[in-house]
Amino acid sequence: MSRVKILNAAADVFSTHGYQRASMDEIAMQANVAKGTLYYHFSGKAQLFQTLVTEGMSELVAKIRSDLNTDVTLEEQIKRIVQHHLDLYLDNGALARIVFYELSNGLEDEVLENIQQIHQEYIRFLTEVLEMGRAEGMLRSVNSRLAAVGIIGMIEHVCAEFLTEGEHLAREQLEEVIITIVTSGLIRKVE
Amino acid sequence: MSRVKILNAAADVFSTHGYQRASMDEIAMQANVAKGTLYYHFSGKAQLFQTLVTEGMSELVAKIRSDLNTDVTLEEQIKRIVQHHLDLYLDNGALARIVFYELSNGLEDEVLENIQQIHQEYIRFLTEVLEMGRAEGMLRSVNSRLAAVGIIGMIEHVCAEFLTEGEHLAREQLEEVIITIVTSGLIRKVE
Amino acid sequence: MSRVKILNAAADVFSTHGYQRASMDEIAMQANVAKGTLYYHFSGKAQLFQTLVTEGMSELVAKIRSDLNTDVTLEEQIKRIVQHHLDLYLDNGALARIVFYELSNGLEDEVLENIQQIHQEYIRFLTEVLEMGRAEGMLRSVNSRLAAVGIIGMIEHVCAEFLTEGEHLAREQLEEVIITIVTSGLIRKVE
Amino acid sequence: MSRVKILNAAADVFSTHGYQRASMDEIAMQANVAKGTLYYHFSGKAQLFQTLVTEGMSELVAKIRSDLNTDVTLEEQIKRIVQHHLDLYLDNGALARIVFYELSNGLEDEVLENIQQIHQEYIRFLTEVLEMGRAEGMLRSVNSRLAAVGIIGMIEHVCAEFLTEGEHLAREQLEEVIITIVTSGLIRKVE
DNA sequence: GATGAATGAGCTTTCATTCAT
DNA sequence: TATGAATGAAAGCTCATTCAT
Repeated sequence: MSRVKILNAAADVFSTHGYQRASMDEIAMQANVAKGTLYYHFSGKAQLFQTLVTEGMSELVAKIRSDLNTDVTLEEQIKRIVQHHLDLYLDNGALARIVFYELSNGLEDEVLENIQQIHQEYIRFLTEVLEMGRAEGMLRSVNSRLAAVGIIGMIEHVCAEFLTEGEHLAREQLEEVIITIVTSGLIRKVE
Repeated sequence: MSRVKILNAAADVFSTHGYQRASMDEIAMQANVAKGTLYYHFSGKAQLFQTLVTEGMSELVAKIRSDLNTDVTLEEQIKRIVQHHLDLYLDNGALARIVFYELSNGLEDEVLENIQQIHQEYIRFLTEVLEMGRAEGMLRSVNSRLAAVGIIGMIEHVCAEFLTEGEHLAREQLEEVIITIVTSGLIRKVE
Repeated sequence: MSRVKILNAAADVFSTHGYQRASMDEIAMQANVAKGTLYYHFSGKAQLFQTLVTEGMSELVAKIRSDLNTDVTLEEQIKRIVQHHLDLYLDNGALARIVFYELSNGLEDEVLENIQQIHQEYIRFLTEVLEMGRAEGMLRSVNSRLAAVGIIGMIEHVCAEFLTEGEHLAREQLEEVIITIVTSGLIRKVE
Repeated sequence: MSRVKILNAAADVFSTHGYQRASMDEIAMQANVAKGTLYYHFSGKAQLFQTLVTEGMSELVAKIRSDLNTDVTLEEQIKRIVQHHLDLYLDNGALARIVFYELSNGLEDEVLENIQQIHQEYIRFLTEVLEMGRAEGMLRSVNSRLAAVGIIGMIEHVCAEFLTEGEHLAREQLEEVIITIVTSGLIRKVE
C-alpha cells in the first residue's frame, strides 16, 4: 500500500519541482507516510526516481509499440506515434515531463544513464519506423535517426507549451500542427 | 576583471551541472576568486544566473534578429533562422542549453519568470515570421505559434542529440534534416 | 531454535563491527530470521549484546576458574591462567575481544556496567591468586591488583597483535613471551 | 581560532563517548561553534578524528623518541619509556585512550589504517630498543616484537584501570608495578 | 574591490524499535 | 513463535549567504 502511495506522491513532487528540488520530506508528507518508510521501500532518492521512471515509462512505451505493429500505411503509423506520444504527455504529464526534461541536468549520473537508455530505446524504435519508410522510397532522404530525434523534440516542445501556457488551445490543434509538419515534411508525395 | 571571470566560470559550471547542482564554491574556484567576491558582484546565485542569461542570451538573440530583417524569401528566412539557431547552440552550447532546458524545473520562481520572458520573446519573433508567411498564403494553415514552438523543439533536440551522442555526424546533416522537414512541412509548394 | 541462531549471528556481527556499527538488520539477516524476531527474543540491541556476553563469557570464565582451584605451584597456576586466557582469546576471539575491548567506549551505560562487572570479577580472581602468592612471600612486593591488570593487558595486547598482524607467529611463542615476562617479573627467585 | 576550539572540543567528546557515539552536534556545541564550521575546517567526522590523532599523537610520540636517543643503560631506557608512556596517558588521557582503544572496532576503515600506522610505528620503535638489548645479551631471549606489544598492553591496561577505577592509587605505584615486572621479567641479571 | 572564516537551515540517510497479523 | 511493514528521532553533511576585515 505504502509503496504505491509513495510512487504516486513521488511522481507528483518530482514533476512539480524537478529532481533536485524535490525533497524526501515533501514526498513522505504527500504520501502520508513517515520519512523512514521511503527508505524501507526504496534505497534512496535516486532509486525512487529511477523506479518511478522505469516502472512507469517503459510500460507506456511498450503500449505504444504494441499498437504500432500493424499493417497500416506509413503516414498512418506516424500519425499514431504522434497521437500516442501526445496521450503519453498529456495524460501522464507529470511523469513524462520528468523523463524528457530532466535528461540534461540535475540527475545523479547513475540514474541518468538508466533513464537515457529508455529514451534511446524510444528513439531507436521511431528510427526504425522511418528507416523502413525510407527503404520503400516513401520518405525524403534524410538521416532517419536525426529525423526521429527532431520529431520527438517537436512533439515535446509543443506539449510543454500546451501544458504551460495555452490551455486555450485544443488538443486537436497540437495534433494537427505536428502531423502536418511531420508528414508533409517527410513523406514524398507521389504524383 | 573579477566580474568577467565570474561570468565565464558561471557559464561553464551552470551548463555542466545545471542550475541546482552548480555550487557557488565551484564557480568561485573556477573563476580563481574568493567566494565572497561572488556576492560582491552579484546578489546571489539566482541573480548571477539571471545576469548570465540576460546579458548573454539577449545579445545573441538580437544578433539573429538583425540578420533576418531583410528582404529575402520566406524559405530563405526559415533557413537562416535554423542556421543561426544552430550556431547559437553549437557555438554557445553551454549557455544556450541552460536557457532552453532549465526552463521547466529546478529554478527559483523569481529567476524562472525572467528567463521565460526571453524564451517567449524568441518564440514570438519566430511566430511573427511564420505569421507573415501564412498571411501571404505561402504556408500551410496551422497555428503559427505552435509551429514556431515545434520548430524550436526540433532544432534543440537535434542539437542536444548532436552534442551528446553523435560527434560522428556533420553539422551539415543537422541543418539538412531540419530544413528539409520544416520547409517541406510548412511551405506550400505552388505548382 | 531462533534464539540460538540469533546469538551465533550476533557474536559474529558484533565482533566483526563492534557494538555500535553492528546493526540489528545484519544480525537478523545473518541469523536467517526476520528483524522482528530479534525483538521477540531480546528486548533490544543492548540486551542482546548483554546476553551474549553474560551467557557466553561467564561460562568461559567459570571454566578457567574451576581448572585453577587445584594444588599446584604458583608458577604453574600463573602458567595455566595465561594458557586459558590465550585459549579464551584465540578460540573465542570474537566474543572475547568484545568484552575486553569495547569496555571503554561505545556501549550504552546500562550495558557497560554489566560487562564491567564480569571484567572486574575476572581481575579480582587473578588478584586473589597473586595475593596468595605474595602472602607466602613468593612474589615481588607490588600491588597485586595492578599486577593482575597489567598481566591481563599484556595477554590481550599480544593476542590482539597475533590475531591482527602476525599469523606467522606460533601460538607457543605468545605463551613463551608472556609466561617468561610474567613469571620472571613477578616470582621471587629463591637462592 | 575556531580550528583550535574544535580540536579541543573534539578531543573531549571523542574520548568521552568514543568515535561512534560522539556526534558532530555535540562537538560543535562544546566548541561554541556552528555545526557548519566543523565542515569548513574538516572534511568530515572521520577526517576530524584523524587530524586530532595525527597532529596530537605523532607529536607526543616524537617527544618520547627524542628523549631516548641517549646513552643510558637498557634498564634506564625501559624505565624512561614506561615513564613517558605513563605521562602520555595520564596527561593526555583523552587523546591517548582514543588511539589505543578505538583501534579494534568502530572506526571507518579509512581512518583506522592511518591510526594503526602510528601505533605500529611506536611498537616498532620499542621493538628496536629491546632488540638492541637482546643483541648485547642483556635480555632474555624472547621475540622482541611480542615483548614490546606485551609491555605496551600492560602499560595501557594499568593506566586505564587507574583512570577508571582507582584514583586512590598513586602514580608512583603504577610506575613501580610496571617497571618491576618488565625489568625483572626481561633483563637477565648477571651475577 | 575583495576576502574567507563562519553560519544555520535544510537535506538525505540510518536504524533501533514497535505492532498488527 | 515469528513476521516485516512502518516509524521517527537523530545523525552526518551541503551550501547559499553573511560580514568583519
